[in-house]
Amino acid sequence: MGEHQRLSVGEFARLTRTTRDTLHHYDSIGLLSPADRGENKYRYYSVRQLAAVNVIRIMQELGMSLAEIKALMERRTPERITGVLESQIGKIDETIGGWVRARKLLLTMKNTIQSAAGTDEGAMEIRFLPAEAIIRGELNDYSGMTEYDNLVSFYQTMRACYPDLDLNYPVWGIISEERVKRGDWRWPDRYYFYNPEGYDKRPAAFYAIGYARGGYGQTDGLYGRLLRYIEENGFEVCGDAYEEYPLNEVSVSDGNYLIRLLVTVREKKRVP
Amino acid sequence: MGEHQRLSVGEFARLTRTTRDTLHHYDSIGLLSPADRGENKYRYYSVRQLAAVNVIRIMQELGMSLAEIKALMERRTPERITGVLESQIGKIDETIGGWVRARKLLLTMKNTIQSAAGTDEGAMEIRFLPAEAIIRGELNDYSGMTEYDNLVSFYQTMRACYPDLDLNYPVWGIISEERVKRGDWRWPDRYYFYNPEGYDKRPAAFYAIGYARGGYGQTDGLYGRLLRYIEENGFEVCGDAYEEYPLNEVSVSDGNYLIRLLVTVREKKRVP
DNA sequence: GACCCTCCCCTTAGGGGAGGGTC
DNA sequence: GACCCTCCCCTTAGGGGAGGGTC
Repeated sequence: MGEHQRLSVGEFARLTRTTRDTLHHYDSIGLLSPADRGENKYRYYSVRQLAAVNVIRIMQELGMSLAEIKALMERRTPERITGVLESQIGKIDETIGGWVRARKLLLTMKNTIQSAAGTDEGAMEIRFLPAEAIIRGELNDYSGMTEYDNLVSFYQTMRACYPDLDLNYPVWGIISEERVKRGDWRWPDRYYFYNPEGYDKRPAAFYAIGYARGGYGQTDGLYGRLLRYIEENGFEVCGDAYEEYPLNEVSVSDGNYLIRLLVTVREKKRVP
Repeated sequence: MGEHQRLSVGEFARLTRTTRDTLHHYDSIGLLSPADRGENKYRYYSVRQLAAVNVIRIMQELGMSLAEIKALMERRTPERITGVLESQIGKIDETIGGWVRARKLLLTMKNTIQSAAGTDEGAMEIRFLPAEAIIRGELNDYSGMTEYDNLVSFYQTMRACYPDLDLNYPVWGIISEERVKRGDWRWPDRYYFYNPEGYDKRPAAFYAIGYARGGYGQTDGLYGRLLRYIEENGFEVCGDAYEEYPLNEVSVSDGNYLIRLLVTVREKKRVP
């Protein structure tokens, strides 16, 4: 051994976990050229060049183009490099924050879909549910605005209030106690979505819960059935209704969604 | 108002924070086509399609190609979707871990460079330094192996022992107490690098610290000066020497690096 | 046989127009 | 004027060979 003080492209690629092609490319654009060339035109790298590859790849992962990295490396000074490192550390922090938010969203989506797994469509029940953090929109306005207009306006408001929430949570509707009692459940009074950072709550309470299959807004039969069930079991409506689509266009392609309806209830006082 | 229940490409692009071009592209490859087309061939999207864009973009950020996303969405079922979500959450965790490691590296690099800022080349000092976590290689073997061979072998060992440490820290050399005393400081006895996860330590001790400018291995004059300084100040060598290049090819382009030499010392017992 | 060279074409996810029609 | 259409060419960071030489 002892003789080869220089690394061939292949050896260098293995040590840096890149490929020959990548190193060729770096050479061809003048970003990182081998320390030496053999008489046979072979590329020979020095061990000290290993560090350079790491710098290149980190900068690249942080969104710098090879051209920018080249420009930086050609005019590098300790000051410029520490400046770039500092701003890149800031970018990493933002990146990590973004992934943490994305993780929360995926987890919420997964929990939502799984909460619907194995539900028996016809089944109804009355259950106590703990409070759950939600983000709620303003009261909808149906005087001259369609449901679409309201939904668009809800999205716009959310964009404005939570600029970081660039990833959207599935959005559902609240029907107020008063309109549930009136039998007027065509349109939601507000939109909402589950979000761990929400200030609002779906309150801790007893809920009558029922399921149905269908498209958006096709909840008519379900409301009737659930209200009868509430009545028959000696309960009464005492709060808002929450209309959710745990299986929606995200996970179902034929439009046959799963609707879940939660109505806030309490036990009727027995008249002796 | 009220009339436009459909969103044009422009409106839809704004709400989803994409561009017209992107939506055109999605349409042309059949990934996401507008819910409706006007007689004028204009694309009209429904509000419910907003969620689909988010799903696409998250999957995309997680490394799925548009073709894969299309294949998934065409055959989506709650089970397949939760499966993908679950594995993507796992991927996010890995991604975050990777960024946390990259952050540590950049911070170490920044601190290293800044530790050299404003050092007076000629200056020497004796200072107590606290212990610092390092990762140390095996003893080098110079019987038939060059320094290059040893460094390559060090890199390979590190790759094998710390597969997660795909980003490399700047590597420096330790010269053993015995060899410092013998005046034989041509080659390092071991390689090492600073790393918060290292099990080894550069021990808490008094260090004589000196600086010089030059290329790799050009430390001859510096050793001599620093040893004299130690002697003159009533100290003596009592441990290993650490040879570092806080300003190396990463931040300096002309090869005129900054060398820092740390020699473990203690006060000489005064003979009365 | 395993490795290296140069040269040339291909890919993904769009962006930039040109030329023309619509609100 | 602001917005929409289709069609066609361009880009970044390499990967895949072809045809030929070297360890």
